[in-house]
Amino acid sequence: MTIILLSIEESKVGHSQAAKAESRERIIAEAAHQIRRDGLESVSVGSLMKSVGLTHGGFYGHFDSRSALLAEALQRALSDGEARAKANSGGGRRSLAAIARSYLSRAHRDARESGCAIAALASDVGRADEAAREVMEARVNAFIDTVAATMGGDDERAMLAVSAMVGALALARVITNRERSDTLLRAVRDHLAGMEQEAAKAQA
Amino acid sequence: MTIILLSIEESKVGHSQAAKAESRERIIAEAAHQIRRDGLESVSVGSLMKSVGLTHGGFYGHFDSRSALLAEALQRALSDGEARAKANSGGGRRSLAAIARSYLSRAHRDARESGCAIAALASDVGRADEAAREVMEARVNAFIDTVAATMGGDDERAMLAVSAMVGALALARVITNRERSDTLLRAVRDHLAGMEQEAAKAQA
DNA sequence: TGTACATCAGTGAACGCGCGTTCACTGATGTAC
DNA sequence: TGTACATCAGTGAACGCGCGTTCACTGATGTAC
Repeated sequence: MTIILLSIEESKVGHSQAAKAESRERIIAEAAHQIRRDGLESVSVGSLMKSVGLTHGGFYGHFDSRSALLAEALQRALSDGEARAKANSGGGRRSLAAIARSYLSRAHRDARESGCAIAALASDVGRADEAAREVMEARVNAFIDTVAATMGGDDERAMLAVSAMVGALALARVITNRERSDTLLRAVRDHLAGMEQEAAKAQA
Repeated sequence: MTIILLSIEESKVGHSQAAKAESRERIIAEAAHQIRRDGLESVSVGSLMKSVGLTHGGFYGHFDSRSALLAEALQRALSDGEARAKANSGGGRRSLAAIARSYLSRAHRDARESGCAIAALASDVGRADEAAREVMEARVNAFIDTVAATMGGDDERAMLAVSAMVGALALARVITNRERSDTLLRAVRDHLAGMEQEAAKAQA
């Protein structure tokens, strides 16, 4: 499924093969943003193609159906979020405190469309078909593993931390009172940092 | 906004005033279930009225618009969940461990339509209009208060606990592997119980 | 290198469908006498 | 208590609209010579 984009810069806005690959890429990227901003069901073929600068008819040259695109967009949204997290870590393994600091930042709360798809779509995917749930499940497990690695492999403690981060981010987006929302983020951030220290003590 | 239902038992399936109040009640109750099962946007006027045993045209005798009904259904879904939690507590104040035991039960995970609307709809409401977010916000704050009361009024610790419970329930519904989902619920439940004991120690 | 042709990415009209909403109507309810 | 009439909860046809999808077409791209 890897798509190699050759010399996109050189491709004109026309009908070349490179342009097609680029179009497909932009459709998926745009859809991955839209589902995080407005939900899985918010994507319509017409408006999606328009926002990519194309007309609706061309959509079916790229995807079999709207729901096939949605499946790819969900995958993309999830790996976007993961890529973003990895970029924040600068490559090395981070502490839970560092993970929580960026995950539970105001910037992340206010950037649904480019942030973690788990928090943005957990409720939605919880009621989606099995295929969609499996896709997100894999990312949830990966997230738990990453967090567990910061706490000596304590999987169950990591489950608490991940649940708290996902829940707090989702709730922070519900709360209209900004101060209250900020407080929620900070409280969960601080308590997770404390928990990490306890885990370190318990191990020593 | 209180509706007094007089002698519903006596009302025939007809056109009486009592029957109208009963119809309205059933529409809201059914919508409150549907939004938790299938999301805020899943409710259509036609299918909703059909599932209540009426025809679509009658809907507008009860509500100004679909979105007005949705607003009431969200309120109802949220208070349903709260009422259910209160019923579980048997009236008295419960420990956090007891709250977590029922909130993070497999039964609750598997009963989206009658369970906590916060977990069922957090992602959805996070992207909804301000009115909807305010409605859920009030319930989130009430939940935090209830949990804080079990831990000597420690609001911030309660924020962690509530975030973890809401997140864990939403994630448990995403995870298709039942054992893994059960483990997640149990892990978060156990760690919250442990946290409560620490809070008690810290206070003593 | 230049020309002729096949390919195919993207266009836009058209489709059938389900949606939210309106409205003239029906007939049971409830009231006035 | 019984009758005549007004009310109004619920019906179902009809509406305009946006949706996902199809398809004949266009014209730039890429290839064969």
